[in-house]
Amino acid sequence: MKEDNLPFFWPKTEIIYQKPKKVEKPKKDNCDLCGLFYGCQSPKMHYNGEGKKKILFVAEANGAQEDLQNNQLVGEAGQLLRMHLRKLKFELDEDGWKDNALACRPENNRTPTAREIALCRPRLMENIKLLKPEKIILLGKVAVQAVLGDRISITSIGKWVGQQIPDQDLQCWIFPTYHPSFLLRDRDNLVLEKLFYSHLRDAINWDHPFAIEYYEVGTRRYYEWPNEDLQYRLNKILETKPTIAFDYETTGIKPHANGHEILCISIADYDTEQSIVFPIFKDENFLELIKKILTDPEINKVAHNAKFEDCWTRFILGYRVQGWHWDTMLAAHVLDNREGICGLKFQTYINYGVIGYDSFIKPYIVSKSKNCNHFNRLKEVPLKDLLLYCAIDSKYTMKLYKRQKELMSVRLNKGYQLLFEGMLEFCDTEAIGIRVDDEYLIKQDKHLKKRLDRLTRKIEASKEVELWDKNRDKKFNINSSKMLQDLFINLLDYDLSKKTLKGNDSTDKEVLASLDTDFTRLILDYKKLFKIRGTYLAGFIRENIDGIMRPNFNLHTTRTFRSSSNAVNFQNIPRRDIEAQRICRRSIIPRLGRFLLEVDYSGLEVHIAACYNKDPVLIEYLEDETTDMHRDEAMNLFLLEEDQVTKEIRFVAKNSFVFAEFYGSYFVECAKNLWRDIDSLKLENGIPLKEHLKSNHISNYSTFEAHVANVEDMLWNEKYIVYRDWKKKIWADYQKTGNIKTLTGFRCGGLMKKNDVFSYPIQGSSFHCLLWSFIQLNQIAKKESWKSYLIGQIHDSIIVDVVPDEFEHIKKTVKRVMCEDVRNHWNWIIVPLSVSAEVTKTDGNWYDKEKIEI
DNA sequence: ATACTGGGCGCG
DNA sequence: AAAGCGCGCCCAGTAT
Repeated sequence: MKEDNLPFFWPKTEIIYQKPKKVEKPKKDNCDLCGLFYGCQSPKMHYNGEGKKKILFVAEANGAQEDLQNNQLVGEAGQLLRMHLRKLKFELDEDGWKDNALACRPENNRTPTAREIALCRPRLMENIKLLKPEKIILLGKVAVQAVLGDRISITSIGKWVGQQIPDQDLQCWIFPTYHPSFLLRDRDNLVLEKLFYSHLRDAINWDHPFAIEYYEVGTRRYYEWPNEDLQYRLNKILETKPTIAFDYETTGIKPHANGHEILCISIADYDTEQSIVFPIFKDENFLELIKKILTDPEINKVAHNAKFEDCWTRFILGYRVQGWHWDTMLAAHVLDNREGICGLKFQTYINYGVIGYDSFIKPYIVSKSKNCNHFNRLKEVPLKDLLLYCAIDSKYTMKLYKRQKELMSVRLNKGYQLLFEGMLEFCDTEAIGIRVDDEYLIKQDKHLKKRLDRLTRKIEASKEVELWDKNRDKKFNINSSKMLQDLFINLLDYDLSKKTLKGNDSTDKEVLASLDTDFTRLILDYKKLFKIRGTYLAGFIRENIDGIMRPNFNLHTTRTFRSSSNAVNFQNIPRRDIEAQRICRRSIIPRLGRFLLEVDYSGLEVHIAACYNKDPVLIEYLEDETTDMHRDEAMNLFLLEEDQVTKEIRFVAKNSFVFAEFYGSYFVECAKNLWRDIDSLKLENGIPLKEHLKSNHISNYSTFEAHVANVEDMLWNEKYIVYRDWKKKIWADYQKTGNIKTLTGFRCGGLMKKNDVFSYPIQGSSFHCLLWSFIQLNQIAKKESWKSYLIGQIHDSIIVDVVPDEFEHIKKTVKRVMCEDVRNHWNWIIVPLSVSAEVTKTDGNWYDKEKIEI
């Protein structure tokens, strides 16, 4: 009997968790390599504290006070920490130990570099080994990097804080939280303080026993077929119909290109949480058995990202999975909407302390190309390793599933179920894909290359670049914003009006447009075409296979519980710029003999906002079709009579004032944008809008800004008072509870700014109206065997590839579902919803389209 | 080579 | 005091 075929309860007494540990002995020269100890008063500080309660605190590095007193956490931040700990009857120096990521103080308290952290890590690890703490509390990102950074990449602290991790390598519990100095920088942030305190409290009071993960025990690997034991186990599944978690290893991300394969399958058992794993044997009987399992609706299936397994089953095995039951990735997202937490590796680490079991796979998963259709190198992995890896994945998927079922409240489960159903319908959408005109794409790509070359030559011949060449060594690169910055500020002596997020001078579209020279116009032209070619055309060409591209539609990525789309992103194809729209959207075409239909909800977010705030003025606007909230604000802003408000003027008022204000902007920002937007606008009678304002005593920007301030004041303090009070209330709620709950069953947590708190629920719930409708329509389409396809979704719109015969029926159904059924389903929708529609010509393209009545 | 950040820009 | 939200993807530049 080969070792791998031992019965899975075979008494393996050894601890099987034996991922080879890097033994990092502190090298003598690490301190010399770092050199920080030269520059401080208390170099190479020893850990301190009595550690009576066996808790080790790891902070970043010593500050001025610490360096002076040769003791950790004695400065202002340390005092804040002590204050909170005292509330928990915990004395830092007596009950805990203290250490830092760095033993020496960096000059001026600057943030330690990754290199310094790495050099000092062996020292810290040595201390952990020596002290054998039961718990480690990590204060801030640098501490997390120091303790976890060599095993997992730490990009932000946000997703780590508040986790309670039974770290298997260190054999102790790890509790990351913020650094107290982060609280000092934002003293009025009540939520931050509450979170910090609750993290400390939970860590100090934590009394769960530390469970060792023996993740290889019981894993059953099969290398050959036929195999009696495997046959027996698969048949047992068919007989007893348990809930299973399954996982594939495959040759790539998308299965559609020729030659892709599913390499192996693992199936985890509900009761034992153990896995069986085996390659896809090329044998009829085997394949039949697998098919029976995967298509049995009574066998509940769990997966981490079910969309992936569903997609590969369709395309490689040729049938549909029946009995989808749970998606641990979606559930992880619903339970915690912070960014980047729902991957299986992260979940496995924070829940079970197991980390790095994918390390020997990683080099083989790397694909040189961004193309999702390309092949990875998993076929080169020794089968033994690949099978083990696959088995561990499904095992932890099962464990996660069971834990999530316990954590999921009734309320959150409603939200989860919506996403789960949506995900299942998106499986169809992604399988169908979107038809593109590949020939056109290649032609346009060449054409754009020529245009870009011409523009490049013109730009290079300009006096501006001549000046650059005289003063700088490096060749001028139009795509380098740093070089543009340098050119404009240092060589051309311009004063750029706008700063980037990090406080540098911005050279974005708005700034360049305001400079308005021949040179900046060329640059803008170039940038636009470059984007069209590099992002859109290139993406469509790269991702399409035989004229079909299959964007992903995801429900696990966003803070707001909206969807996202990638590979390629179907949700940001140019529309506002007419030339960009034409070039890009001409490539998107219906199937033969069909046309595209796009149905949008009209002003959905405003309607959903009204459902939240129940502002009577807003509701009245939305109920009474003879009124128009944007027109009224245009009248206020530009001192116009009702019949003087043109479509363009209304558009500007809507986008640069009403929406901006609703999302939390304020009059200065609005006034600036409005002043820019109305520059070329005229009244019906040809009088420029700015002339009209002038004759009403608004002759320059500063009087206009003061006027907008007045209109803003009226907007919030006279008109939408209830809306204003709702904003106050929801902010107060968030400060009290640390999260906000949406009408569609979701909970948004984590650190949020004021404006986040208002917009997340509105944005999310708006999309959920669309998602609910999408689910119904796709289910109806399947039930009624439509030949037309739902091919995509853009937040508040649905795109259908329509067979002309079915058009009338589809129109009626879509309108009924989107406007009526959804209101019957959710009685919190207290305002009427309406839709508008556009169609392309039969065998036309997504650029040539016209509005229709629906 | 690879990973990450910053700036920029497309959409709702 | 702070002042619009949410995404994904492109390139340049830097660190490792």
